[in-house]
Amino acid sequence: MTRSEENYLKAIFHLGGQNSKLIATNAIAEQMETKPSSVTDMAKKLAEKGLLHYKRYQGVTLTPMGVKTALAIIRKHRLWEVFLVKKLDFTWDEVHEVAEQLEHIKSEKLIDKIDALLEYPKFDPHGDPIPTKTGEFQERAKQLLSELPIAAQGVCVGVKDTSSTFLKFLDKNSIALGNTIHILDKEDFDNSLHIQIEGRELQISNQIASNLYVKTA
Amino acid sequence: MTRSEENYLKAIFHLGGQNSKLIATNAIAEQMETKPSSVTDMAKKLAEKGLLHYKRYQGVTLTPMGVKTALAIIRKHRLWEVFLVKKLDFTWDEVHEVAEQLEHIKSEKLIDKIDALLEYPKFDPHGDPIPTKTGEFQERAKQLLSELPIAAQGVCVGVKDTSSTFLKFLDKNSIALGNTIHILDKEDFDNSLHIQIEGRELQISNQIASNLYVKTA
DNA sequence: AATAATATTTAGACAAATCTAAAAATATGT
DNA sequence: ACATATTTTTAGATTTGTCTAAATATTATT
Repeated sequence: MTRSEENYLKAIFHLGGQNSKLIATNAIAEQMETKPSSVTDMAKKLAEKGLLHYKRYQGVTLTPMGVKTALAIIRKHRLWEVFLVKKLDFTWDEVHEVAEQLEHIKSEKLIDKIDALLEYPKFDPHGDPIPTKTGEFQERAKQLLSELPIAAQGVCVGVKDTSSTFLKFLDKNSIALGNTIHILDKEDFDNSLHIQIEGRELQISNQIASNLYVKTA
Repeated sequence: MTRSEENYLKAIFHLGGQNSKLIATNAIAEQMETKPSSVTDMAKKLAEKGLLHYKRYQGVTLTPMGVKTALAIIRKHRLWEVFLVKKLDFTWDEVHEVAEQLEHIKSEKLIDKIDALLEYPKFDPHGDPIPTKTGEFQERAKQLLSELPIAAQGVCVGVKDTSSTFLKFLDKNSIALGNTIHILDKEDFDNSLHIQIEGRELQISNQIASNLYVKTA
């Protein structure tokens, strides 16, 4: 498996190619910031290798083997993200770029040891699930903070908007994954929220609240 | 810098290209397990980039910039080796292959954090020095265990033979880097040694002793 | 110093991954 | 349903890093 092949499989998986849904050439090209013609070339190659089904002019779906391979890469990516945050004090918004490189390191022993060192985490710093070695994972039931009623509480598990701007805002306000958030009050006028987080009290806009995922107990 | 370019610079450095000694095309080809014609191509490219001096039919030496770049890669390689051994319980003979991949990860912050996590080690698990960020490093004064007189003692700092067979022998006999070795007796007949190491006593052949580097106090 | 042996370079080819521009298929709008 | 717009594919070119085989330079031998 080349690095490029791995990146294509990952992108197709993220576009939903695991459930026999046909993924369009253009969608893949956009996701990967490349040209549709390049996608066509790679689709033929990956079909040849039995990693996906390719129908001319129709699109692409992953085979079971393609799904398995994609999950292995996603597993590595997310484990490295946890490592960077937990062991090397990277902030939330810095990990992605480095993990994009580290996910391609080929060593089963290495990733297993990293997994053990981190004590087998189930979720990455963005709240996304980490597949097991055998490819199992469970999506966390999550809802937007803005959807919770007054007096409810939830654990911060992820973001909808993953832009660097937003992640930096969260860092600046010390809102981190795993934090418990209590909703103290809601403002009818602009739907802004009065919350309690890690002992502190904070006022946040509806725009913030509708980009933060929480898991309710 | 592509991965291939980095590998060429590293190989040339290891062949002595840092001290304006001309390194032959064939030597590089052998070190890298590639063909001389490929080396010629790459030499032209790296000369173009100002990383080495290339004289047709003569050979190649690194420029100051080439040396700096090579040292940065060697620094990364050796820090990753320490990480694998100290933090992930890799054995001595397993680290090289993985470090060959990890050394190409591009993130200054990552390698600085790894350096800090390991508490700024000066030597890698093979006893080779780790260059600082600014490219400084000091070769350790070392001698072969077989050269020490009776009653002398030294700290195990490296190996001459780096074959997997030899490294596995050391693991099996729990002879590890950093261990202090006392020479209790020498056998005139075959120059085998009676040593004390980490509390245990051991009989080792001259062939073993002449492939183990120690640093005397 | 001429010849043989070795080392190095050149020229041309190839595979991987990409691109552009043109052609072909599919989808859309009225 | 027909013309138009969009999507996708094809064909051919490009870049990077490699190779083989032939040509050229250097080194060693007698």
